[in-house]
Amino acid sequence: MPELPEVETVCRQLRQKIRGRTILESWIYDAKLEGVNNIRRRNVVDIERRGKFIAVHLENGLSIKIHLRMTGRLFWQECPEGPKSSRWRLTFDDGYLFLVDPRRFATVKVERTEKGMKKYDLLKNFDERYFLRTHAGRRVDVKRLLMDQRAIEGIGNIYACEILHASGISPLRKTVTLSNEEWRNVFTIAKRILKTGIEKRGTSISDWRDLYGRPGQNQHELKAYGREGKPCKICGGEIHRIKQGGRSTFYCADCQK
DNA sequence: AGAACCGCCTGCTTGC
DNA sequence: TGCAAGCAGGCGGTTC
Repeated sequence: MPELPEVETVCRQLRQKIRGRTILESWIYDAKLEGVNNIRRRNVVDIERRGKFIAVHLENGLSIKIHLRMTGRLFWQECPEGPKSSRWRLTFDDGYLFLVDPRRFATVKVERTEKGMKKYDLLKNFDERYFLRTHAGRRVDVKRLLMDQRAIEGIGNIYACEILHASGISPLRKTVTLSNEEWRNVFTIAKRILKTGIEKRGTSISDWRDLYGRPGQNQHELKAYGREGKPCKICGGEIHRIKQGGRSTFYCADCQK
């Protein structure tokens, strides 16, 4: 599923491909996406990642905000015929941008371009002190807090598991039990893991592909997620799978305390 | 107020 | 073999 590294990957590719170009046509295949109007003949000023959102800034002070949710992908191709499960298509003078989404969870909205930047993104201007002041005292499982977009933007299930595994912290710990030092260690490790994810162009364990349909390479870096019953790559213990809030968590009970 | 739960969706896997 | 049930999960809305 697209998380921060996957969204960043596609944003960088989009910036290369459509910045400064004009949207010639917008075509909606899925009625759920109706309301994507007022973008025809508009020039693309820039592309920006905001958490897991892709913001395509237009010249008229509006932005297209895309959220890929679970199975959404953006594809560039020169052929006007979209792949299976195409939901939306933008036409440019040298090709087409498709939103492909089998599960139909992805959302597209046109709204006023946001000014300023939130301080919840670990790879932008993350405000550690604000985080510790606002969220560190909560009584929610630490893994669920890592995935709470109001606290930290961009982390989903896969990277939350990887970050906690590398940090040696049990996903079941309550947020309030972590010391500031432990939190700072989590931030440092999280930044490293997310940056690696971007360098590897994302994690393609199921159906993630980049703008040109190529799989990423970060799945080879995973040490916890999807490794139920296999030995922990840090201590040799066994990776367990549990449910937290309806989502699978993979962790090592021996070295994650 | 904060934490937990539910519904949205479809393709793939599992089980009889 | 074929069909149905089970499962996957981000997020907004609702409930506890």
